[in-house]
Amino acid sequence: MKETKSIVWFRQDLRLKENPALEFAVSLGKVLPIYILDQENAGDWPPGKASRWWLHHSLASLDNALNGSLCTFNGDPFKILTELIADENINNVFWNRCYEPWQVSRDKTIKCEIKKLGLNVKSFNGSLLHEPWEVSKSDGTPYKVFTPYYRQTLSKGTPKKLHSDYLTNLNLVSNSKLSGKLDSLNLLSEDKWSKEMILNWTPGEDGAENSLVTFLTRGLPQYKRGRDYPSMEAVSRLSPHLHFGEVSPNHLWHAVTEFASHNKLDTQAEHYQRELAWREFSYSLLHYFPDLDVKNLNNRFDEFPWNKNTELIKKWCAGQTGYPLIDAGMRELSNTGYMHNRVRMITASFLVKNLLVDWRSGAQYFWDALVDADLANNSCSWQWVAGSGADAAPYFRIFNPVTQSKKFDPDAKYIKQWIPELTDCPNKYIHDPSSAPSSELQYFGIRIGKTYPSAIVDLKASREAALNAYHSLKKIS
DNA sequence: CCTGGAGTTGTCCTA
DNA sequence: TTAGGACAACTCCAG
Repeated sequence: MKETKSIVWFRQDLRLKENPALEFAVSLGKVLPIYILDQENAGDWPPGKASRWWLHHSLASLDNALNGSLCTFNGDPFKILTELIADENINNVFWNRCYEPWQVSRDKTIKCEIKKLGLNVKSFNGSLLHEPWEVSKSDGTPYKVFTPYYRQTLSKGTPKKLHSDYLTNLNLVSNSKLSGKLDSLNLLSEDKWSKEMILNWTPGEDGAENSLVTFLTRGLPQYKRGRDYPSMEAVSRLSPHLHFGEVSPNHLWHAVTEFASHNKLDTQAEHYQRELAWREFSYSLLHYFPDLDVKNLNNRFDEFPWNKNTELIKKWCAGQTGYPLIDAGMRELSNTGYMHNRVRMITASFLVKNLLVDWRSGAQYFWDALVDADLANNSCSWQWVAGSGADAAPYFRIFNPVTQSKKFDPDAKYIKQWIPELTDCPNKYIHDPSSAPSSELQYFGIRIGKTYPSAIVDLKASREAALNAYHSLKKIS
């Protein structure tokens, strides 16, 4: 019998373990592992700067795990796949599903066309606990409120466990003509930022597992309360690993459950699993509302009088708003490609509600700057903050960056980590230096407007303006 | 179809 | 000093 040769098309499943597409391919015979950088079909959402950095290193790690036999390409997947199929005598093509609308329609076409060539083509679920179309209300319409959505998924039983035992039988096609071309994707820029990024992160399957172990031992025991404090090591920092599929949500779900059961941490674990479920909820919403990335879920917001002042946006991006917690968050983001969850909410709320800037501008910047930039999560979360999204924050819920700062960064540890010019500022003034007496600050070498920016908006006045703007919205539909 | 209870993460004012 | 209610009204969802 002739040996079967399968292409495994890696996309957002950059791991060998618990990979359903790879598992199936291995069960049939030899595997040709490939990655295609597709910027032609990506429309408005090609990978941003931070994502490209992560992708490069994650691919390098995957290639290493495959003993250098990962074949990388840059271009249109259909063209590349059909050429490969012809040149390499391929019998099967397998992949794990992606869920961004442009990916869905691209993959649908490719699947159909390759089947026409007589090949066996199959896609698998390697990235979600539940397929988005498998969770809906009894009448078939999508959930728009998280808690009932979550209850429904829980009632479906624990997420299934994925397997890794097939890896002992992994039999790779080696093709030195096609492999070793990672650098030609040009994902990396040779700058100071790139070099410093590697100090913060270890992209790849092993790095993901290490992050998980760190989280279980140090973060999970204090997760419920600690996750609100940006200077604590309580959050998982697994989001980029999850986005690129270096670990599956199933693995995280079970690892957390198991660890919790041995350590009496069930409540903590439940709270983390709720966050995994929010990710699922976002994917579900993007599935049912594919233009969620650009269109308000609540169309009443279509008439919102957004502020078009680009100077304000620039200052927000640069971490120069004069509100230390906001600036610390934005600088953490630009330096590390990451921002603590609570600070994301506060910086986003500030942009949308104090500066009255369209949430889409914020989403665009986050997309470029975040290593975990994820279309479903990013779009849903920004709409949630803006008030236009599903189960959204009520419009009168406007974060006060100074109050939040005092509450969640009381000793200003996080602020001082990212804003060196305030290192010597006394705690009493550091949460809102613009309102401190300048003579006092001068004593500590701080001159507002010179060494640190003065506040770009008045909180009280901008809050009032936001409330008025929201009040002006009429009900449409 | 009707109905009642609920809805991730706040802030501010008042007594 | 602190706790509780107002903020505004909606839509969602399960029974």
